[in-house]
Amino acid sequence: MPDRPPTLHDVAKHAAVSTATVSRVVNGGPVAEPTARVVRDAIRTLGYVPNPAARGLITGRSDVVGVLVPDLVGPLNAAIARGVEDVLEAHDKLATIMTDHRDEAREARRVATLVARRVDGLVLIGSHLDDAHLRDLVGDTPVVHVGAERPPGADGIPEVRIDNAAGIDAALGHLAALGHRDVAHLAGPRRDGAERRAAMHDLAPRHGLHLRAVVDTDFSEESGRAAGATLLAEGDATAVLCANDRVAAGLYAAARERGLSLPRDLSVVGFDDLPWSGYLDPPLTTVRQPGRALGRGAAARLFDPDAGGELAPVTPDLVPRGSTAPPPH
Amino acid sequence: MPDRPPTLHDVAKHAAVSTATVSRVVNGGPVAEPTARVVRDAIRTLGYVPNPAARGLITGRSDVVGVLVPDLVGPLNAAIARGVEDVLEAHDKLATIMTDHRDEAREARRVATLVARRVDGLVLIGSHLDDAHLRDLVGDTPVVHVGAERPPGADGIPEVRIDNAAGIDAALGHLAALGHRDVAHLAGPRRDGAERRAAMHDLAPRHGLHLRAVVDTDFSEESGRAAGATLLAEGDATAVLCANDRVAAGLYAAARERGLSLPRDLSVVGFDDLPWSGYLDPPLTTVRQPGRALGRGAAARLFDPDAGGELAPVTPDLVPRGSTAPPPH
DNA sequence: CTGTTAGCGCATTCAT
DNA sequence: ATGAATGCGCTAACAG
Repeated sequence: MPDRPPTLHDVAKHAAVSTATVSRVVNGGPVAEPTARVVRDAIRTLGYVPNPAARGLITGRSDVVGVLVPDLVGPLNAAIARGVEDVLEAHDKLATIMTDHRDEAREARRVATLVARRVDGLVLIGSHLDDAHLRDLVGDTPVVHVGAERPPGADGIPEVRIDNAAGIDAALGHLAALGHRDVAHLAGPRRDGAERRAAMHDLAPRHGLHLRAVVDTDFSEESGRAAGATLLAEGDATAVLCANDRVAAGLYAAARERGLSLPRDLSVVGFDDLPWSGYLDPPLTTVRQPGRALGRGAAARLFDPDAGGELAPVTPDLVPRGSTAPPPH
Repeated sequence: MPDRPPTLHDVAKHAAVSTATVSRVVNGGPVAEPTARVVRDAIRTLGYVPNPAARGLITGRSDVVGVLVPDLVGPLNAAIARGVEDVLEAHDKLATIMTDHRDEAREARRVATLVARRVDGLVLIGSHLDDAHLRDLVGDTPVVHVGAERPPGADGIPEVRIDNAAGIDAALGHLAALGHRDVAHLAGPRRDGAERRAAMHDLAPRHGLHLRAVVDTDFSEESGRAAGATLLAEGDATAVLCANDRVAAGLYAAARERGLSLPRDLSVVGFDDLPWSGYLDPPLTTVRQPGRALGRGAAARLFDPDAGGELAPVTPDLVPRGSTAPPPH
């Protein structure tokens, strides 16, 4: 067993050709078919497999791309990571995943580690790093952001996001079709929260809907409960569009405390479609974040040498469930 | 920008020493302190960072360990992966994560890919591969199983599992303390299911509990609902211990359909503690799977050259919440 | 189409 | 304690 794995050289000897020829059949260079056959046989019988370190040393590539994820427990991030892996697999590359970079310093350190490893590309999920710093760290390694938390980079680092306005639009259309006229919004923080809120203001009128109230949350369930209580005290909306599903769950609690029956007394729409959203009582109508598609899009940009800048946002879709119904009366 | 990254040689020149000396300060060889200082300065000013490919070519290591996960969306697997990463980070190694090996063939292919990359170790989560095949694939690369689905390997591949019996024991103790006497079990498939079921039979008597019924599920919510309906039709247990939380959610539905009020009419205990288990109505009392600890334990074995064979199982703990209460009357 | 020649960047003898 | 030399396994010119 301790016999060192076979090398290119071994194969060459076994096949009675030069190492260059073996290298060519391995990497698809110009080789006469009969020769190639012999070499392939030798490869098979010896069980030869290329040494990636040696190859990387000379090519400068590693066929590995680094993926930075805030955490894998959040199902959306996991889905994104999965989408990235889909594309990598198709390109015969491997994903090196690092998690839990809560602050900019940690994240910068991890990016540096990955770059030192000569990764072929970097996918940054929910990154805090601003573009200038990032550019500095990565040199000319291809990078792409997905769902970044950082300030909208004016710089040239490509970024994949979902089209929040399209999601809100779908939700509003659904509500309007049910006959609602008065809606409210439990808004969220940061870019996604801001975009969804702006879309509410812009798009509600186009669906013939009045936006009666907007209350802030921090995306947490508890803040959703509190904001929900505030909202329900005013009570002139028949439907509430929540910044995300966790907030919607909080609103459920607030509604319950108030003795409201969902969806009879109030329609609720979420955003994200978490794994448990369909298990709520009533099952939550929500806008689904296409995590895997996001990941796919991001990874694709790494290879695709086309444009930089903003990439086509991914469109989320509405998942109608039991928390929406025609308004009372 | 296109100036190739600095090499050992560059540093040596800059510090006016030999490459061997630089290598020694980088890797902690015997170097006089004054010399070391000069070299470290040169390293810093040049921004030198070792080329892992070159290093790996010589040492035969890659400082990367491969992690195979069925999927990252399942929170337990994500937690395990996280635990693995904890340990790797402490050892300055990177994790290469691959997901979605649904069948043995796919999985074997991925193991082969990773081994070809000369990973320093392999963590297999929920693997289907039997030990013999695996040994053959990995040669002498260290491997460890976590929560394997495969038949209990008689071979020498170490494995980390949770102590299912301990989890069941904790749940039974909780129920007994509440005053229950008659319990039922919604059982699950495979090793974990079997172990939990066996523990129910073995341990219930020791807590003075009668195991009145056991109905099978496939770990899914839907099967939990169906099995739950069957169970409730007999109706002589005041508490049900479920094979996992998804099944418990199904049981909630069945109980609701039957007009039962939880936990007044029936106590329910789950297993896993999924992220949403605390959000169910009522919040589910459950046995928490210590995913991160599992991952840590597994990764630790990779380095620790100690024993092979079975490893100390990780003990899960009970999370008491709102779905358990004293029995009716 | 195929073989020869050089290194890629580094760790490691073996000297000194 | 340090330096000079050697090769890890492979690909990329360049010849033939």
